Amino acid sequence: MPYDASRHGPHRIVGPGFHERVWAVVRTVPPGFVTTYGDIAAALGSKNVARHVGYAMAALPAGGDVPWWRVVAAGGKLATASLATQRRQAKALASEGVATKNARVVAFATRRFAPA
DNA sequence: CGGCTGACGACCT
DNA sequence: GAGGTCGCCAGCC
Repeated sequence: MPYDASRHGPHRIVGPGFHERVWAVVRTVPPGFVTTYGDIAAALGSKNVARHVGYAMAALPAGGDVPWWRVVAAGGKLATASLATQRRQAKALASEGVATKNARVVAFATRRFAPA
């Protein structure tokens, strides 16, 4: 029960096409850097929709041009849907020079990229 | 058109 | 440190 529709506020942040907006932001993350769900949400107008950013990633079409592996959770944690995906992410990051350790980006603070 | 399903994050016991 | 609460809502069936 993560969402109670009876609680809708008048100030809506997300809307139709939200997923595509998320993907567009992800595409701005340069190789060798990572960003977080929260940073993406903030770039789109509200930190409160970080969760929805996660939904957008889960809905990401396979074989697209979105560098999803550069998206990590707060604090540099790797928080993907499955272990297999997480392993793929760590590998993809390593291939562009981003080390991970125990599902964490090493030196996250210096690897972090904040989208505009 | 109703119901279901989610890669989050800050804060509080 | 390990749980629980609460804010948030599009896309797909």
